[in-house]
This record gives sequence, C-alpha cells and structure tokens, in this order.
Amino acid sequence: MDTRERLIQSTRELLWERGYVGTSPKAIQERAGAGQGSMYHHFHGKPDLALAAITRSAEETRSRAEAELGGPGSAAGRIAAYLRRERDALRGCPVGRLTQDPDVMADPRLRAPVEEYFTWLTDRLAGLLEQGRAGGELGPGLDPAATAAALVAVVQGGYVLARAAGSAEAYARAVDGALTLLTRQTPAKEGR
Amino acid sequence: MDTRERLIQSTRELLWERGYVGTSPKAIQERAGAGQGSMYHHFHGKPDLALAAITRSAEETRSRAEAELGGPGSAAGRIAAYLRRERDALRGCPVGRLTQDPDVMADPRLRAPVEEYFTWLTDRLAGLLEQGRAGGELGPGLDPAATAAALVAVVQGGYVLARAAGSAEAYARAVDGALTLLTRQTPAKEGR
DNA sequence: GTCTATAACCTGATAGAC
DNA sequence: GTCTATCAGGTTATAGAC
Repeated sequence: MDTRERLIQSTRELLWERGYVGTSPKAIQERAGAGQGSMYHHFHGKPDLALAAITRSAEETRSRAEAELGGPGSAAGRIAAYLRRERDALRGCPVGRLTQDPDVMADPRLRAPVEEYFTWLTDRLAGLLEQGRAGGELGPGLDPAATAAALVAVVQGGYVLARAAGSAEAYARAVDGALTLLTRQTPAKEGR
Repeated sequence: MDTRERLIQSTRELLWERGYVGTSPKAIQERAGAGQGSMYHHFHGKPDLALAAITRSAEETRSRAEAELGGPGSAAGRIAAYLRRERDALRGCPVGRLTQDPDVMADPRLRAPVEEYFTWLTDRLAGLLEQGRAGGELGPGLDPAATAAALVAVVQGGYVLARAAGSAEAYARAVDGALTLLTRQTPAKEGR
C-alpha cells in the first residue's frame, strides 16, 4: 500500500474512532507512518484528506450493505440478514458517525457522501419492503418509505444503545425488536 | 444565574453542539462570560466541568421524557406522545451525542450518567409496553424489552437521519414508521 | 472569587532543502 | 516524493496578584 493510500486508510480509521475535530494531521501521519511534507504533498490539507476518506468509507459501507440487500432470499429475509449481519456494534457506523460532526456537516463537500449514503440505503430498503408487500410476504398496510426510515434508524440508534451499555447485545436487542414488529413473529433467538 | 451555573450551562450547550473534544475551556469561558481563573476556581478542569454538565443534561432529558411517558392516556398513546413530542431533531439528543465521544466513554465517571439514562428510558418504555400488552391494547406476542430497545433506537437513529438529510422530516418519518409497526394502523399524517 | 501572566505542548499549515 | 524548519495561534492548565 503506497503512502497516499495509507494516509486515506489512517484518516478513515481516525474519523471513525474520534471524529473530525478529534482527528489531527499529526495523528494521521503517525498512524500512516508518513511525514508532514508527505501528507501535504498528496493532499491540500485536512479537509481534502477527509473528503477522500469519507468518500471511500461511504462507498465501502454501501457495498457491504448491498451484499446482503441484493443477496438471495425473500425481501424480509434479506432485510433480516442485513440487520443481523455480523457487526462490531460498539464501533458504530463509520458514515453515521460523521453526522455528529458539525465541521463535516457544515462543509457541503464533506457532507454530500454522507447524505447520499443514507438516501441510497433508505430507498434500497423501501424498494425491498415494497417488493415484500407486493408478494404478500408483508402486510398490505405497510408504508415502505416510513418503514425503511424506521429500520435504518434502528441500526443507527442500535449503535448508540450498544455504546451506552458498553455491550453489543443492546444492538441485537433493538434489531430483534424491530424485526419482530416487521414480521410479527417471535424472532429466532438461538442464533445468539 | 451565577458564574458557576453559567459555566455549566455553556458547557452543556457546547458538549451538545460540538462534543467533548470539540469543546475547549476557552470556548466555555467565552460563552459563559467568565475568565480563566473563574473557571478553575469553580471546577478542577475540563473533565470535572463536563461531569457537572453531563449529569445535569441526563437529569433534565429524563425529566422531559417522563413528562410524556408518565402523562395521561393509554400506554401506546403515551409512547406516541413521547416519540412525536416537539423536538429540534437536527440538534439531536444531548445525551445520545455523548456516546460518540471516545473521551467521555473512556471515563467511567463521565460515562455513568449516559449509561444510566438509556437504561432508565428503555426500562420505562418496556414497562409501558408490558402494561399495554396486559390491557390488550398491544399484541400478546410483543416482547417488551426488545420493542423498547427498538423504539429508543428509532429516536436516536432518527436524529442521525435528520442530520444526514438536513431536515427534521426524516426524524418524523422514522418515528411514523415505528409507530405504524407498533400499532399496526396508518399513522395520522394531518399533524404535519 | 476573579484577574493576568506564564508555560509546555498541540494544531494546521507553509517554505524550501534534498 | 519526502524531509526538516518554522510559524501564528489554540489548548489546558498553574501561579500568584488583587
């Protein structure tokens, strides 16, 4: 991995762990094993590097989601697979994390990938829910857009609960609650 | 309001807006209209002041929640009132915000009020859901603990969606989706 | 209680040598 | 491409006068 790439990866990690304000160029350089001059050669400054890191994280997070959402099985099954996918719930979402960073949200260029990711994810879930409704798998009274928003919120909020409790269990509980409401049947508990 | 109190209030605001790393003693002093010496006379340092601010915010947020959750009406009605209560969704939750702050979560004293708040809120909702189930208002198959976790997650995640979209509408949509799943009826939309 | 002075270190960057 | 030097300003205090 070349220097430029290491700088991007280090920035992605630090933005995830400590946010934009909590991430200094010095810390990025140390983690990447690169010097001051090296960083400023490849990027114009902290915002420029953050843009590269955020764009990459949003793309990758989207790809990981699509792996389950576009997988085999019924609509509800694919949604359940996505929500229950093995996650490090205590680390949270690298994209959702950024919404709490005022400096990121204040910069239209840094904010765009974040907004786009959530729009895509919500629409993707809504499409799947619509499909499940059409197939009779889910109730006919279901509102795809609102339900999709609720499910995405459960994932993001599940991370908050997990961090607050200091345990990934809290994430799993929230997701189980949501899936039970969605499918109206007792969730499989043997899985955990 | 005396100086000590102004320092606490300023810290609460800044922690909410910018998080722990993003909040400097200098910024606190400026907002409180207090000098350096004044701050260090009343508090031992940034962590000490943060503890006072976090404790206060957790107490107040809990009180505001109890106002709806302990209000009149059915269990489902009170939960809906809580979820739909007028909120500045773009500002998010002053307590949930702190879970994203590694320095706060790494300090057991700062972390305690956060953990306690979410435990209380989830248990409070679970009690209400249990009550609704016993009264036949909600389905007999409902799991109070998991459902409560899902609802708290929807609130916290709803803030993430609102900030990502730059619109409080996203919060309302997630909450509507969750309430529809909970009560299994079309949500009232005239309200917005 | 509040003020100013001082300090050691960090932040985010620029300049220019190599 | 990468390095070191330098810089103006911020951070998080401590010390002691008032």
